[in-house]
Amino acid sequence: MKDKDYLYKLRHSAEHVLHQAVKELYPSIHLAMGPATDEGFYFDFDNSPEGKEAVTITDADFKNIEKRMWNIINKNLPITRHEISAKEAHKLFADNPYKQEWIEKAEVNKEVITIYWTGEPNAQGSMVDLCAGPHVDSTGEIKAFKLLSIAGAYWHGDEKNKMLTRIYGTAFESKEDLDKYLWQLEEAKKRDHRKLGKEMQLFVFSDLVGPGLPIYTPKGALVRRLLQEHVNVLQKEIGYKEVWTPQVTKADLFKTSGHYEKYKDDMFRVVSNYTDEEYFLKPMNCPNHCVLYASQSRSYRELPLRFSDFANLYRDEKPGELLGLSRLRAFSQDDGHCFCREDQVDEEFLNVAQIVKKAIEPFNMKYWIRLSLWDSNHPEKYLGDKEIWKSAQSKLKDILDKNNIEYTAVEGEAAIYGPKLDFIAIDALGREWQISTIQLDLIMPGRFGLTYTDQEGKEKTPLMIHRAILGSPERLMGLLIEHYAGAFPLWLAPEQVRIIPISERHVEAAQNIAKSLEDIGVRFELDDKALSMQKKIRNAQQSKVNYMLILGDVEVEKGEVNVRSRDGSTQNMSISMFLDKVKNEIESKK
RNA sequence: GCCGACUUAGCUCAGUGGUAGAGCAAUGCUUUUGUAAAGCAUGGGUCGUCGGUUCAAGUCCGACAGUCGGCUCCA
Repeated sequence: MKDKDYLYKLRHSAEHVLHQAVKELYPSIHLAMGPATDEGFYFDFDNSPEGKEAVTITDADFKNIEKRMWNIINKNLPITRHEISAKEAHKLFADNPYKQEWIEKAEVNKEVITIYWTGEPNAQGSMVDLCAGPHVDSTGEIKAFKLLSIAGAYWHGDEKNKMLTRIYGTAFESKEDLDKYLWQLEEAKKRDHRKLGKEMQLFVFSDLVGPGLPIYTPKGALVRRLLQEHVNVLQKEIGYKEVWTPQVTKADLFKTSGHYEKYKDDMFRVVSNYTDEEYFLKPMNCPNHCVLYASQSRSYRELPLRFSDFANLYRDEKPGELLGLSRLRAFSQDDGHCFCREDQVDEEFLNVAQIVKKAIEPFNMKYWIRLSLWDSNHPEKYLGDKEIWKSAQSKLKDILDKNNIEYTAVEGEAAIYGPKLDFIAIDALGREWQISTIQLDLIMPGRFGLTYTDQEGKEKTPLMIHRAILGSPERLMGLLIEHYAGAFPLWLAPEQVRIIPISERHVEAAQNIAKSLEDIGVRFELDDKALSMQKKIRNAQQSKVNYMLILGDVEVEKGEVNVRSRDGSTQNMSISMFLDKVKNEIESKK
């Protein structure tokens, strides 16, 4: 087993083989750049260089490109590193504007310019690229690779630049490793919440309603509500009181908060028949909560003042940014805001962090904490005074250090109004999702002129903490569908139990059991359709119901039920025993 | 929004210019069943929308909408 660096080199070399093959097949294109990544490699090229006819490459061409790549690999060409001067480099890549740009940058930074030859330098069938390396020694070391997808990508990732074509692929040391990776991709696809959500009848999208605007079925609405309640119970413990705020507000509100200037184009504008005044659907709750705070004069004794709000939010996301339940135009948050004195910030942060921990626990997901700081090279991107930012950031660090909370500080991830703590959850497939966030706001209370009277009778500006415990219930539902592959734990399952009478003469007993389940609030369905028992079991299994209660002559006679779990195991027990078992399991949220 | 692909029955999909198909689901009848699919029958589609080419369009061309893979963005 070779190390991770070797795999990286291998992928980097595979990427060189890819662009050699593409250049051989389509000589008119310009090669831009391409790195190895944690998953494989990609490579960007300009398929419509100025003055040349555009070529179209689609995934249907992958077979042909892969064939050409194998050709290059089978020749086992040596890959060699050479240092050259900037002048030589300019000459060597004279026709390629993208390479010229790299060379100029290297010149400015006084970097050594290196090139890699695949094959003997300057020989027929060889390829040269401007590249920092490193690479494996020869193309023959690439034993397994596959091209995966094709997409557009902006040069330097900037949407003002030209759109290039990007080919994604991956390479491994062996065919077995590659197959394993491809299998994992398939698994992830099977868990896709858009597919499962439809199959499990949790939500639907409609052309008539619009993109990013889901309709939740009774089952989906139930899961959404259960997640809200899960959070609500916990946040009440730390003093958050639920409020309700309007979905539409005047533009003035967002002008005051500062959102208008930055997010005007990402908000839904509402037209009124009776006034020319601008209105917007609200994209966040904080300005409303500031207004609520300002509705009375506040004493230092009242603080901290904590509001929570599950209100619907609307954001006019660009069509291409929408993604199942992960990115919506209509969604909600388990949002909350705390107005407090400076000496209360530590405790408030810690309280919320505690609740976040408790809220994530039942999902069996690991997570890490990101301290999101401003971009110290570009402090002008953020609102407010530099000194206040610096002291706020070190204050957050202090809180974490003092309480031995592990975190990773990341620059440039702060909100425009202040630094924050983000909780990044890791799902069953090892993928990371930002869910919770606790943010310190240095700006908004001042903009709304919020004050409180302190002990000496002086007016002071409170601090504001924005927080979301699990983020958005809708987004979380999508995440959890994938995390559990649709098989929800009992407390979250829309259908916890299905009762399956074997034949018609067992239906009456089934109805009695149904009544007992109803009495203790278990969510069940009774399948009294005239189908074979095997078929009913199959249907229930596919609906991922947690427990099936199968009733035949034996059970009815003994007053028992046959309990079939989702994993296929079965066990006979008395009805009251089953009720206890289910009650305990729901309460423990296991 | 940008680059590319896709859109046929409730779902999954076949159909390469000549009268729209399958499986599952649904409905009806028969069967009354022991741990993942009983049998037979029936209904269901202006082939995403609009326009064009053609004697003839699900099929070819264009526009628009939506979905998917990415890019950009995410208060």
